[in-house]
This record gives sequence, C-alpha cells and structure tokens, in this order.
Amino acid sequence: MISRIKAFFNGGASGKRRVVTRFAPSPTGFLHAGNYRTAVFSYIYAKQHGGKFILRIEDTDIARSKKEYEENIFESLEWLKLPYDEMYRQSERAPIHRQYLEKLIAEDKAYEGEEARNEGGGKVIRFRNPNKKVRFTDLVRGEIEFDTTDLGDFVIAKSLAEPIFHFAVVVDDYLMGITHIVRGEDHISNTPRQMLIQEAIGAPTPTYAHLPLVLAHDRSKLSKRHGAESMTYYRDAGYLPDALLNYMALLGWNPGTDQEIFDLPDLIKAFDISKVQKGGAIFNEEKLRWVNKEHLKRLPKDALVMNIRDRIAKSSRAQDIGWDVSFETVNRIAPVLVERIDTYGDISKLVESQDLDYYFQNPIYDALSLKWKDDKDLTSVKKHLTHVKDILEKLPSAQWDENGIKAAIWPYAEAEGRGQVLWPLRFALSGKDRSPNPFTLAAILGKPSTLKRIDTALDLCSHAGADANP
RNA sequence: GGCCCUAUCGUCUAAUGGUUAGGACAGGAGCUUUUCAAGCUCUAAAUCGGGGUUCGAUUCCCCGUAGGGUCACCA
Repeated sequence: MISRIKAFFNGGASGKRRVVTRFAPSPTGFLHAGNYRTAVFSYIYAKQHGGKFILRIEDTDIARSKKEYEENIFESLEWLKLPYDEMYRQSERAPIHRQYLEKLIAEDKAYEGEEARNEGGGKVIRFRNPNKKVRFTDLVRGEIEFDTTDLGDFVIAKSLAEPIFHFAVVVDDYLMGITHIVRGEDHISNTPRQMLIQEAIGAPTPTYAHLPLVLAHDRSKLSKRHGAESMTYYRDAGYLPDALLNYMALLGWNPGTDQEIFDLPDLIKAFDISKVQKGGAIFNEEKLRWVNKEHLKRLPKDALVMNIRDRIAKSSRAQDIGWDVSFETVNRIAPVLVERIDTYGDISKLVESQDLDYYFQNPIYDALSLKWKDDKDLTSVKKHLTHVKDILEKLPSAQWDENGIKAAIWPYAEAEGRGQVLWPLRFALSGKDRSPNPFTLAAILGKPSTLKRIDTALDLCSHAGADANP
C-alpha cells in the first residue's frame, strides 16, 4: 500500500528527479511578508529549474487552524500572482500518515509512550531517537551539523490519527517528491529531527535552503503578532503585486549588479539561491514605496488610468459631491497624478485632503489669495488676468495643450514678472496654494472651463476691491 | 541557560586578500521657467572588538561581544 502511494506521487523510479518545491504555511494567521518571501524564493527556484511548485496547507493543529486564515492564504497568493501547480491540505492526509506511523511502530522505530504530559491527554507516539550526529549542506549556509542526542525521544504524534508537524511534514515531503525545501531560518533547528524521521521511513533527505528571516524594526522575527501587516493590507493600501514581488526578492538577495527593478521573468532569470544573504533583513516600507512608484511609472497607461479612476470614483468625497469621474478626465490628470503618488492609496489621501477638487468642480477661495506675494491690492491681478484671458481666447483650439498654452503666455509672463502673472492664473484655476502649474492645469481643464474660471476670479476681484476700502 | 545561526552607512546591499570601501532608499544642500510634485547635481553616513595568518585583510582562522532563531501532545 505504502509503496503504491509513493509510486503514484513520484511518477515511478526515474533517474533525474524534477525539481519540486513547496510552500507550506499553517492557517493559524494571515499571510504576511515573511511567509510571502519564502513562497517567492521557493517558487522562483522551482520555476528557474523547470520544476513544480506545491502549496500545502499545514492544518494538522485543528484547534489553531482557521478557515478564514486559509482563505487569506489563497486570496493573497492569487492577488500576488503566485500560482501553484498542486495544492494539498495536510489534515486530509491523516490516513496516509497513520500507515507510516504504524509501520514505524511495527519496526520499533517509534513507540506509544505511557506518560502524557498534559492532563486529559492519552498516550502519545514517540520517536526512538538513535542519538547520532546529523549533517547537511544548506544551499545558503553551507555545512551544518547537529547532535540529536539532546532531542530525546521526541513526540511525532498525539495518536495514530493525529500526527504532529515534524512527522506529517516528512511523510508529505517524501510522498510529494519534494526535492528542495526552501523555508525560513526559524526551521533550521527542526531539520535534524526531520532528517531522523526521513531515515526511519526510508525517505531521501531533500536539499535544504534556509532563508534569512524577514525582520521587524527591532530586528526580531516578523510575525503576525509582531510588526507584520497582512499581504492583503498592502493590496488594500494600493500597492502593486509586482512591486511586492520585486521588493521582497531584494530582501536577502541581489543580482550583483545595480539593477533594482525586476519583473517575474527577470527574477527567474537572475535569481541565484547561493547568493542569498545569511543575515536577516528589516522590512522597510519606505523602500517598498519607492519600488512601487517605479512600477507605477512603468505601467501601461490604460491600466494606470483605470486603477486611478476606480480609486477616485469609490471615494466618499467623489460620491457625496457627485463628481463625474470619466475615463477621459482621469486620462488627462493621470500624468500629473503619478508624479505625486507612490501607491494608489495616496490617491485616496489626495482626494481626502481636497487636492483633487479642482479637476472635478469649480474652486472656492478668497479673492485676496490671488495676490502674488506682497502686492498691496488686486490691481495687478486684475490687469494680468484680463490680459492672459485675452491671450487664451485668441489661442486656437488646436494649440490648446500644455506647450501651446505656455508658448502663448510665456512672453507676457517674462515681461511682467512670472510670479505676478502665473500665480494669480494658477490660483484662479485651482484655488489652492499648491497645485500643478497653470499650463498643465489649463490644458487639463480645457478652454471653456479655463476661461470661465478666469472670469470668476475677475468677478471676485471687483467685489473684493469694492469692499476693501480702508 | 543549552543548541544553532548571523555581523559593511539609519535601512537594503556591492566589493571574498590589494578599491579614494561602490550603489539604492531615507536624510541634508542646491539647481531647474510662480507654488506643489517630479527630475537633475552635490553632500553626510559603515567594515562590532581583540588576537592571529599574510608584504597586505571587509574578505581566511581563533577568542570575545552583540543580535537573532529554537528548545510544545504549535507549525
């Protein structure tokens, strides 16, 4: 029976074995950057060797495993575009584990211990430790040796039906034909006892690659309880999956060149597990933001516009006021927006701080804000706006773009003082102390709106002038 | 505490016996057609300590020190 199962999973006994890696998270918490980085390296290693990548949900601890966490793992991997070739749920494999358990007991390599440590628990199954030295060559760390004597006869199952981690992992890795185990450094001290079990069930020892840990700011291990956000958090914060992939690949590895921006095919080509760092690395969101912006800049325009449009349209401000967030409008403002954001989440911030209002509605402001620096009154504002309006009215529609508008106004602004002319114009269009330049704004707004906003400013000036008697 | 792992700017890292110890993010200064943003230029910032080996150590060895991981009927 056991050999039949084995043959099925291995595809028979052939010489060269195809590389098979696995990602084996336990559904006891959401998927975070530490888990994800392991998955990425494991996936890339498999794919660059033409191999297979398996997802195995390690849910043998029924008390702590939660369906919602399992969902979170699937959801995250899907968003991150990390496809697995096969998926298993460890809890569903208990009958298989039982056979190996029985076999070990029959061979006296394991035994039912009489004493239970916790109250209420029955007998447990312990491994008969041969007490020897084990050695393995880790792909990132080199030779590692352990003396297993201090492990004692460790527990491998609570009962025949309930194997625990070490045992289930070894049996599953064996049956699934895992050739390379890429996992976190926190598993390094689990390796010797798993190697002992491998030997007992007649399984070959796979090649190990223990990755350095992803660290929180205090240099301790990143975990769901300490310093880590879920990967879905980054999705909701408006990060690009490709940026996460890129950034995480750079945490603990580098190509040895100055290249920092990669896509998946690049990584599969360039990645070299032997160049993986040995020390842990702190997860730095600032750098992630930068990587994200670089990816944002490389995005196809339509995809970018669509995503930005969604962000704006679903904001409460856009909905409350009833902005018309059309593809055409967003298409025009996307270039200026992308310069001002690192993530799509920043769009939401811009909306909330009302820095996008002027693209969708007429600005409201105080007339005196139109004044440039220490101008005494609005006389020069009126003069310049009137003149600029005149220039723009005469500008043919065909030339109504950023360069055309600038070319038309620039000589006048040069002659009269740039700030004197440009500040009132920009303010008339945006109603904000800070905004893109007036040429860009006018181009985005279009001729009718631009002229209308200048008229409004001029009106405001007249009224303010009347009120402003000393 | 036992066992194991690690150690270059604040952070991510390059340089494996010979470099002015390089790059990136973040920081500072400046430039660029009004503000903001972007961009560009410049700048500050590191080999944990002590012994060896060597003509010469970031690099090799040893000892410290520091940090981390792990020591479950969790994974």
